[in-house]
Amino acid sequence: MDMDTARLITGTGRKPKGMGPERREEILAHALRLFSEHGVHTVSTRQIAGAVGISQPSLYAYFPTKQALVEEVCKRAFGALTERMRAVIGQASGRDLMATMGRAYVDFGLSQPDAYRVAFMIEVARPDGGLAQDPALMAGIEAYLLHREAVVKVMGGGLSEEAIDLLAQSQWASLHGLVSLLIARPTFPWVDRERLIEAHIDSLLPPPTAKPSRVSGT
Amino acid sequence: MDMDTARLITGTGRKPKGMGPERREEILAHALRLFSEHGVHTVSTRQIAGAVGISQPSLYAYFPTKQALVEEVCKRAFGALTERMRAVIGQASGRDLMATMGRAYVDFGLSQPDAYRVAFMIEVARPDGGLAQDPALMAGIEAYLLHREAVVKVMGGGLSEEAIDLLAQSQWASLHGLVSLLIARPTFPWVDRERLIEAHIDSLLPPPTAKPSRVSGT
Amino acid sequence: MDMDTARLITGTGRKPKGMGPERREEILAHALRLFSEHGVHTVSTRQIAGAVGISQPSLYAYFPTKQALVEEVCKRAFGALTERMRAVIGQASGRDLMATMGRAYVDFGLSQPDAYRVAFMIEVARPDGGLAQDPALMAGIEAYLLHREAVVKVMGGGLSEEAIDLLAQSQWASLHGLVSLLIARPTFPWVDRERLIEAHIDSLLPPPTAKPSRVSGT
Amino acid sequence: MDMDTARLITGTGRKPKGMGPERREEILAHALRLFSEHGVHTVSTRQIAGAVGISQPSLYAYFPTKQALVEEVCKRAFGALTERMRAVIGQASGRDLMATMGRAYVDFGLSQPDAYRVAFMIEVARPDGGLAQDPALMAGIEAYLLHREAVVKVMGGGLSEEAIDLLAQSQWASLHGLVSLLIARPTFPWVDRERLIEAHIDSLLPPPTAKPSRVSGT
DNA sequence: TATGAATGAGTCTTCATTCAT
DNA sequence: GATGAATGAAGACTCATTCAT
Repeated sequence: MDMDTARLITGTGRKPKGMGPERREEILAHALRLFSEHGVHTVSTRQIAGAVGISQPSLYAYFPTKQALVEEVCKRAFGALTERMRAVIGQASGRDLMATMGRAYVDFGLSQPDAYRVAFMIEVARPDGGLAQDPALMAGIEAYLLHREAVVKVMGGGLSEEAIDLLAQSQWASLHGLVSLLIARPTFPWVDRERLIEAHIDSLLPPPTAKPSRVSGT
Repeated sequence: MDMDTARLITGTGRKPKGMGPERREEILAHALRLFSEHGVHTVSTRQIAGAVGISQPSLYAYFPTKQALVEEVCKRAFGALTERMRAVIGQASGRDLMATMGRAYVDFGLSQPDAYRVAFMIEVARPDGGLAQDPALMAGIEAYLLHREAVVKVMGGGLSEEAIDLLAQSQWASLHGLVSLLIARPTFPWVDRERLIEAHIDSLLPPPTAKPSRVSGT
Repeated sequence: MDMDTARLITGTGRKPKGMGPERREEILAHALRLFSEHGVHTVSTRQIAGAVGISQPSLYAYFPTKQALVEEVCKRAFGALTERMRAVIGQASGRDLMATMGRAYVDFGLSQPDAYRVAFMIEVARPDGGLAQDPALMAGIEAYLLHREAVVKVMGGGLSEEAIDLLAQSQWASLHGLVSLLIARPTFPWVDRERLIEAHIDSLLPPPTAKPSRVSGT
Repeated sequence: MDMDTARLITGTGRKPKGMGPERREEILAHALRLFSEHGVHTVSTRQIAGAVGISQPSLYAYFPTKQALVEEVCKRAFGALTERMRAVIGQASGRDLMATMGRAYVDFGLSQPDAYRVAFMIEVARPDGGLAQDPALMAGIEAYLLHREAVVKVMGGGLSEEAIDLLAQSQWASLHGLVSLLIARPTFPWVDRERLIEAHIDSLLPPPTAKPSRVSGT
């Protein structure tokens, strides 16, 4: 009795829906959700397979390893953030651009905590026992460069390359701090979230140097 | 070969060294290091015991549970931070106090990345599969309150309770963002670390220029 | 030597034999035997798996927990007893019914000492450190009710509900005492087992001599 | 620094009370209680030591092994039963003696369920993997012989040796059944316990052959 | 004598992964 | 391409026991 015959007899029903690439996407989506809900370490391949509705070994048709799946999820998450940033970078200019970018960043993190958590806050595998060369942030340099670009647009040409990086990194860190804490410690007695975000974004740029009204200074 | 013979040969003897409280401290130190290097989930009690040089069950003479060990490590880490902050809060005033506090915070995080990581960045147990109610940040409220106190001292009495919290939380988030990113992604192409920190701390408070209040500025 | 090579040499292959439900039954059978031979507490899942010829984790494909396995074994044991009793309750009447039932009970216990031991004599889990609320006897109430039914048939309608229970419980206890002692202490210098059983069952009902009241009989 | 000096300095307080034999008794008493409350397998030497107020290793000064402790506890329990039976065997004669003995047996079991459980119902160690040559029941033959003696007294000389054993063993089994079930399954919907015991004991002997009422016969 | 400290062997259970079909 | 079944390795934790003091 050959394999196909056996299958016909036993009637082991396959899951006909969305094989191939769609199935892969489905897996990634469920994994993203589960990872950020319960943490990468807590979620087992069995759970992922169960959520997708396939068998555990079937995962291995799409990803050679759990680690590979995790990394792909991270890359996707970063991709989503980059996309969001790219979408807004042309929508404003001057100080407004900074506010817009900051808002986009925060909104992304809070509206997709799953993705953000996976991208920035997750303990990734550390193969050799040291700190990891985390593929996620490495891929995230692209997102950083977008942010840096926005800084250039906002600050005009008067800054050195290093000054630009300095500002961009400081701002990035500031934004990340807010988003990560809001996500990670939702039970902390935060002030009104909306006001906090607004104030935080406002503080990203120093107030316009010249007193714009009334008495002018330099 | 009976057991005694085997013991003589392999030399599996008791380890009389450092009993009692010192042993406990030793365990905590190794656990702190391992947790921050590899993550709480990845480090097993076996590994901790191995690092300390004792057997796995011996851990349980000092901590009833891995979770208890983790929590103690967290408490210590937070305690160290609070101590550091308390130490500096009286050493400066005005804007300098803010810089001093910020510097203390960042220094703590960078000089004790293990502790910081454990205290702020670690995935703690999630009881119901939801977000964790972790003892760490809850205990960390004490540290926050110290920071808030500093804000009050710096800003004087002109701010409402809410405004104080707003500023304090935004600053805290900003500091956390910098420290956590520097710790978590050391391989990112950061600008000069010292300048970045300085600039970041400087940006915590708006520049002292003109008092914008009362007299309106746009 | 890599893993594959090692596997070829040691021959650690899969064990395709008897999958699915048969495997489950096989596990139950071995567990029943081992539990009754050595006691539930003494038998480890490793031992059960070893007896069945599968790996320890494979057990968990069939039973989520050792406790679940124990409970299934108990349920089966009780089910077998109930079945046996139900089979004979219609086969006799009058005093004969009592003897038949008693005989069925004793035969069950002695011919399936494993099951009987598991059902009646085993220390089950004690949730609060107190006496156990074990699922076994609770499920065994069904068997008791069958016995009670037989008592009703035998004694006719002249007894109050309470008198019926009184008699049924006393008889049940008596039967249990014999079976459990014969099983538990086989090395005791018992008299001829067959005669003992017969006499014991005979003693369950008072001799039919004269009906002490009303109409005198033989 | 010698040992005694060290002890004086560290002040490791010994427990001065009842050393030697009293201490041994204390251990046995606590063990009996714990074993019957939680089961032999569930109670650890640590728990016993803790209950007694001594250190775990100190147990090994009195009993070479947990098993030895268990066996001693069993022997004591049987001793207590034998004592009780011996105490009542001279207090009655004829049918009353049987009732008195039965009552003593049941009372012993119910008033000292700890001892009874340990003596009769406990899973003892089965060293070779088979059914145990349980030291408890073996020691309990003495108690059986007392019961047998009572049967002789009650039934007069008209019975063969074998008939005596037959009756004695059947009765013993009957009593054991009641006691063990009452102890083991206290939550079963038993009828009034007192009536049940009385009826059960009454049924141990066949009713006096002659109709006792009204017309006397001998 | 008694103990604090320690331990090897064992408990149940879960995991990522692989095999044969 | 998919799966049911299985597994080695590891997880946290407990136990009876022993050693040096």
